[in-house]
Amino acid sequence: MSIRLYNSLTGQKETFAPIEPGVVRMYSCGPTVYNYFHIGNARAFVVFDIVRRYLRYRGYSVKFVQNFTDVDDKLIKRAHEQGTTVEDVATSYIEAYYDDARELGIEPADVHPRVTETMGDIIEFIQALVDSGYAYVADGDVLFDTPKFSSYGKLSKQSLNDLEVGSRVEMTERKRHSTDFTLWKAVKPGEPSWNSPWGQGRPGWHIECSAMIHKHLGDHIDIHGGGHDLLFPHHENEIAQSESVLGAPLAKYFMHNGYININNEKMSKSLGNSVFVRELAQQYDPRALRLFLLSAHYRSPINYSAEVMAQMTSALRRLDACHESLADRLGETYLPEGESIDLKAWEDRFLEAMDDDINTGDAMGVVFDFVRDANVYSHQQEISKAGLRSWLGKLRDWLDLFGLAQVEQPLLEEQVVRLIEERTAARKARDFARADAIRAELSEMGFQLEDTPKGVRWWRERSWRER
RNA sequence: GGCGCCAUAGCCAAGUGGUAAGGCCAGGGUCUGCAAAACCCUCAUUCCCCGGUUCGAAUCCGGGUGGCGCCUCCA
Repeated sequence: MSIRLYNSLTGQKETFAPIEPGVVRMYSCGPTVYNYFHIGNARAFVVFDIVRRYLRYRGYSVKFVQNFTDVDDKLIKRAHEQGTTVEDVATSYIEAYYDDARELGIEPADVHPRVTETMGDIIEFIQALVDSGYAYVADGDVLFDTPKFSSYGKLSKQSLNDLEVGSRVEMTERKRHSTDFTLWKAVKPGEPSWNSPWGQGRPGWHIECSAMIHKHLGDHIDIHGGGHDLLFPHHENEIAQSESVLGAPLAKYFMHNGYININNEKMSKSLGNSVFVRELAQQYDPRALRLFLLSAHYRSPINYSAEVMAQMTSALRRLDACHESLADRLGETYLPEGESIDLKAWEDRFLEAMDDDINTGDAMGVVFDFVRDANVYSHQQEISKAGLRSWLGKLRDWLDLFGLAQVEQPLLEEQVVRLIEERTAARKARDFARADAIRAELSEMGFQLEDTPKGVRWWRERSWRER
């Protein structure tokens, strides 16, 4: 069995074969750190986090790089608004990125380069483009000369002419061609700038990715990812920059995740309907968002709504409950050691789903089928420790892969512990009115209780991390 | 104008030629002090519409209809 991935470059699913056997080099476009990230950003991060985890799960050694764009117009604007520096804005939102990403189970990349740390490489890259005649200098700006790159448009499958006709970009006097794009921007008053052979200025948006990939991953990488909206012009321009000067194809596979809508509307600043991961974690377990993002295929557009989040919260609880039941029974003292159970057929089904272009929706179907059988097993009388370990181990493997494993719960507040104890005592005394009143009170506080033969079990719907 | 995507139950969603996975919700049952959880049963003769190909189509082809994305900063 081998992994098949949909390649935006060819518009087809292709058998995945990395350039160097066993090793995968991948890059995905990270956030511009001028704000907290919203659930649309989260989708891209989660999708490529899963791609990376799955490749590792399948035995590849993966080097993954994701950038932080820490200088650009939006950051400059933000810094002015807040009366602070671009650097401070960037630093604080990078910190926020790591916090929110951790909540969502997104692992840090192997390298998270910042534009400001890559300036020398960016300037060298631009210089190479100028030297080889693919870029031209105009009044302190440096622009990429798109017609010079003969395969321009190969990713978006647009001809230069089509792009020209449909272009809504105003032709500026500096541009020779409307599709030409900026590699280096001459400084304007009040903006951060760096010294370069073309004067003070800062890099254009696209060049950072080309330079970072070249610096951290080499001339030809395996997978390049990002949101579908980055396909054009961003990735198209990266291809032009990198391939014109380096020769080698930038990436063997381009992967693009679909968009996310909010209540069937596009999420946008003008509609004011952006949902930030930070806010959402107040209301739901962040893993419910992750589950939502994995419930559909990564290329499909998905719609966020309170209803769907409620569904995901229930589904997540089902996964957790299964895990808890298995773990609880494993803790029983008098179970026989027994023999392990062969679950290869389950693993095969799971791999088959995931191998098919990371079909997480299909794979979740397998997981829930598995959960049903695991529940049946864990509720039987005649079970063994080894058997429980088999089911539990497999479930853990999958939940870890999906980044949905339950995070360790911090100790309960004293007040909650007391209430739970009080309720247990009331139940023992058969004062059920009192017991039910306490249960309702705890429910108000966000704690759901379940009475099991082995005592009370509780869980929370919301994230309990202090913010 | 160019390039591209989507349409499966109340909601979400997998399924690209062999007779509709899974989750949520809902109803019935077992269990429970009651709940919850768990399990069992029920819940699309049908996949936007119309043609066509085929022994056979949700799946392929043609034509509609409806929705969406990119071509401008954007995940």
